[in-house]
Amino acid sequence: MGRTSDAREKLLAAALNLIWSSSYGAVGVDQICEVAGVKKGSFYYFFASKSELAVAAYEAYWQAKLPDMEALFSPDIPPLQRLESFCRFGYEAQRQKFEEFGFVVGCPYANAGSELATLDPRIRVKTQEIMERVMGFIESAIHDAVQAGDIPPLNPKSAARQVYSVILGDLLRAKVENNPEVLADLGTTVSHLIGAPNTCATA
Amino acid sequence: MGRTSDAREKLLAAALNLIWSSSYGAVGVDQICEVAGVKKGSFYYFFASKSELAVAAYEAYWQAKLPDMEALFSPDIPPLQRLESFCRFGYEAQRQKFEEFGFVVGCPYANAGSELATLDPRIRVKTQEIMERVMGFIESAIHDAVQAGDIPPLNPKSAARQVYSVILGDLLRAKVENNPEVLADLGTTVSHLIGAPNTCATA
DNA sequence: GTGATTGTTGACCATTCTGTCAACTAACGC
DNA sequence: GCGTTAGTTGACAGAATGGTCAACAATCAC
Repeated sequence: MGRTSDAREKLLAAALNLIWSSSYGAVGVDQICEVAGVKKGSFYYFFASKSELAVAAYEAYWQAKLPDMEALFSPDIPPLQRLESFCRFGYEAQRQKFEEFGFVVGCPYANAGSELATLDPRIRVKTQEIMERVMGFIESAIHDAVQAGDIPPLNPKSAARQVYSVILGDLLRAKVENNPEVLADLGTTVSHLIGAPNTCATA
Repeated sequence: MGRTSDAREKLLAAALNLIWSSSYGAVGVDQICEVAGVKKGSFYYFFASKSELAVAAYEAYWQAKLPDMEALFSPDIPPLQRLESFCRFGYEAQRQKFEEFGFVVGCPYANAGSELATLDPRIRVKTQEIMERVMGFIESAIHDAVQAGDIPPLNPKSAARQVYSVILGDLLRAKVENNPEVLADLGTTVSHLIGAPNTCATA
């Protein structure tokens, strides 16, 4: 077998956190290595390039957060409550990051997509993949809500896209205003959007 | 008086276009100068830093597009039609850029905000300013629509924020999927969101 | 122990980055 | 013409960039 190491995992974690609170372009390989406590030579032993590290880091982060997502969107929870909880979860997460850094950092995948979609095909495709997974969860909740008669019948896929767009947009506005409170009633907005009870188009 | 020059304007235009289709971090001062046909010495005669140039470039671009915005949101046009036209305008713009570059480039302000909100306070505030102006236009249309009885009564400011979020989110999704068609029925989504006739929460 | 495998190290390279500066030049008022 | 103001130029600096490599060290199977 040979020598073992957790350098790879440390690099993935360091890269995700640094890039998330800053940007891909502004974070250097040296900086990632320093935070990870790994020498640059080792970096290029595990990853062929900074870009490849980023792709792996996003995938690893998704895998790490997957249990949370599955808990939030568990079929045991009423569908509309799943969406509400997901929104609240995002809100809380941004508030926490805001406390930590003094900045609303937004969504790591959205940040990457926005910065790199035209520059790095692999990163673009990876963020696309992950966003589709998120929309899949949203879609399942909407589907179940329709099935349960909680909301009027609508196309779950198309509705999920709209819901996700509102979430992404609100996250971006919160980041640009550097104010997590922008996200405070995201859940209500989402409920309106899909026509949840006595909230149809009344802001 | 002394010598005159259009170097400043050329730099503003070159910077905006380069950064828009790429990213702030990935575009160098040398590159901007080359496209503008201006030597670097002149760059730093007009601008103290790359960051300052970016701020000026976004403001200049907004000012240049302001007539379009005023035409789109003219009080002479029925309020709901203003929103519809604005969405269509954005869709067409992205399609055009897609033809030109092979990429959905998204919104220049949103790109800047997403990449730089945590890194460059001045750029963050400038994008915030401009986004507020956009929301002002949207708000006026919604206000007039309510006044005209076209849509149910709602808070125009809060509704405008939601509408803008959907637009930003859709633009980001289009960029990440590199598919301008994501924006094809943005107008319909927006109409739904504000409760326009016979479209309440039916996707 | 031996050998193969896996991972570590730090010096090194070429390039690119933002930003600087002193010398130069064009246009204007007078 | 003369002085002043406004703008241009190209060479330069210092740091940071992503990436390379050959020598070294730890671990395992046998």
